[in-house]
Amino acid sequence: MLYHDFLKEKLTEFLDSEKVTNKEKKIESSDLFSIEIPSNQNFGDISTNIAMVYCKDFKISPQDLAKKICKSLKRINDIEKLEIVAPGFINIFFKDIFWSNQLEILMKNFNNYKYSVKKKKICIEFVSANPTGLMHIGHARGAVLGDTIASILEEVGHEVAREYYINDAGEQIKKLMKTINFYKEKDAKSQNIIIEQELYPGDYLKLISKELSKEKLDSENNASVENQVLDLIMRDIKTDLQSMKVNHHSFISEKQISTEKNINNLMDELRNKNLSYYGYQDKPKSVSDKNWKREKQLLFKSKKLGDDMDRALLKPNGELTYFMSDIIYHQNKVDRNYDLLINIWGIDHSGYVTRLKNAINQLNKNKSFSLVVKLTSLVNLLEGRQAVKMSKRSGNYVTLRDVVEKVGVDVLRFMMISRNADKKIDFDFEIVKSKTKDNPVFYIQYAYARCMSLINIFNQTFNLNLSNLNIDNKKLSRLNLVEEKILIKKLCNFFNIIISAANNYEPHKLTNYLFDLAKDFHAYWGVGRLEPSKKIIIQNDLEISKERMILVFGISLIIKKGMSLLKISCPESM
RNA sequence: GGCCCCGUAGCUCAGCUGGAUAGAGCAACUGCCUUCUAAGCAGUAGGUCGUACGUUCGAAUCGUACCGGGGUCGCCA
Repeated sequence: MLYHDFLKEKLTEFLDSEKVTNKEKKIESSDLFSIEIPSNQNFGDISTNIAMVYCKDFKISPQDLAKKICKSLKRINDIEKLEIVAPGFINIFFKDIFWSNQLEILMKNFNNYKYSVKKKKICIEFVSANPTGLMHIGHARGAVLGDTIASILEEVGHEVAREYYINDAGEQIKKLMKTINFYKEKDAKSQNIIIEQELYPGDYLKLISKELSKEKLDSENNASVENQVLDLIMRDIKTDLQSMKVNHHSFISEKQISTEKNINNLMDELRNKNLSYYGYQDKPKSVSDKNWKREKQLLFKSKKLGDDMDRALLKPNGELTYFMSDIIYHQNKVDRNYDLLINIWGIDHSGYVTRLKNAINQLNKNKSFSLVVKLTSLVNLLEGRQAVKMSKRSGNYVTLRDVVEKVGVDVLRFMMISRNADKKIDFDFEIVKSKTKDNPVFYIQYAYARCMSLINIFNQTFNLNLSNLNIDNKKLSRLNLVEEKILIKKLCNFFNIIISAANNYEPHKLTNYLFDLAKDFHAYWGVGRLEPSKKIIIQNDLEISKERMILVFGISLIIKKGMSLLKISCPESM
């Protein structure tokens, strides 16, 4: 077992055995205490706060509990030294052989490691860009984040469905068709362009209108023209998603899901649960203009659930609001019996979260599921620290395909997830294209390429094939350098990082880990330059070279595995 | 004005499910290319963790208030 699972088991055993003797106290989850590699080496190889966490349950001081625990841990052979430090930390020092064994264990179990995670059925909805134009860099953030979260959740064993909700109904589609029709007629009569406020700007829709097939236009069947337009735009969106290696399992159409039956069912449910009524909305605080009219419409009783006001379900003319159709969609997801629904939304939808959660929770009080909304902050495009100029008014913004073409998918993906979703990203073309340490993608890829280079040199020097060596039966005993121990610990921590990234829906934990690992590896490489005895490949010492190469091989495996979860390439040489 | 997010080194950020002396990268300064890829390594310097109270054995982390920055606030999505 790897150290974390091993110690967790031992410590939980201790707690369980004490539970029998201390009947009055029931000890619950074993996830409350930490098992971590401290940054300060004086605090041991591994440190735990278990005594401080459980001392109250045992009704003794943390130090006394720590003594009891240490007594039980002493039976473990590989432990060299145990220290109790105020106010109650237990610091564990292992013999060197323990870490060598850990590396062996890691290598043997690498491809079939079992995450101790309770399997869930999860639906993650992301991108869901409106089919009214091409995607931009903001969409890319949600796309890559959602895609990567999904991959990580799958990695730890969950069942994940990736969905795209197509908003192919409502006002913006009317506006879209108005724009298309404008270009159509304009072409026919070859009139001068009159910029209308009610149209989508930009050249893109002009091009789409030209692509429309003659037959359908001639038929003058509005519905079929609309479908054709939507198909053309979705085709482009899907192409862009593919260029980023973003995959969805299903595309759910708002039009198709908002059937009369679904609408009526929902309205019945809302009425039966006393969640809706026909009434008048309060005048919104931000509204100052004269166009505001008091009109009767179907409202959701969200005010009593902590919202500012009751929210509209139907427009006064009876059409669905976006809120209503979103409830229908989310109810549909709930009815498909997911344990967890994840939505990736842009930060501009933040005000909408409470509303939707209220509605869905009220409608499904008897069901156990959770809805998590992850909001992504803005992405600023920079060119050498200067903001890239974008004109929203003209519709001529930097499209996602421009960005992919300019920097490539690897860098784009990495940058989009390398920091917490709630932080803004400065996406600087100059940095992102650089091939230096400024650019973390290259730094990690370079580490991998160095590993590969070492493997080649090793094979040539000793006329062997590292990948054919019987690593499973190799006993490691000479990996005693500080740098080697640091690397082994880091490698053994890989699966914990994945679990943490999965539980928190935070892929940046993985990108940070990979960067740190690359850094530690480059440092390891560097010591060989200062002291020839610390080189990885020693010409006249096959045994130590082999052991060090097994470590290098392990590093390369972890980097490759991590990068493949992120869908970022690892070139063999650079 | 209401609600949401952010405030950690000069800059960009980790750390936030409470733990020990708060960490990286960039920028600055100093070393290392007869080399296992210098696309790299080693070192120096840099901090009232926005402010103030509170909870606790212990707070960057939790709570409250305030300050500063951003987002959002019809029936758009």
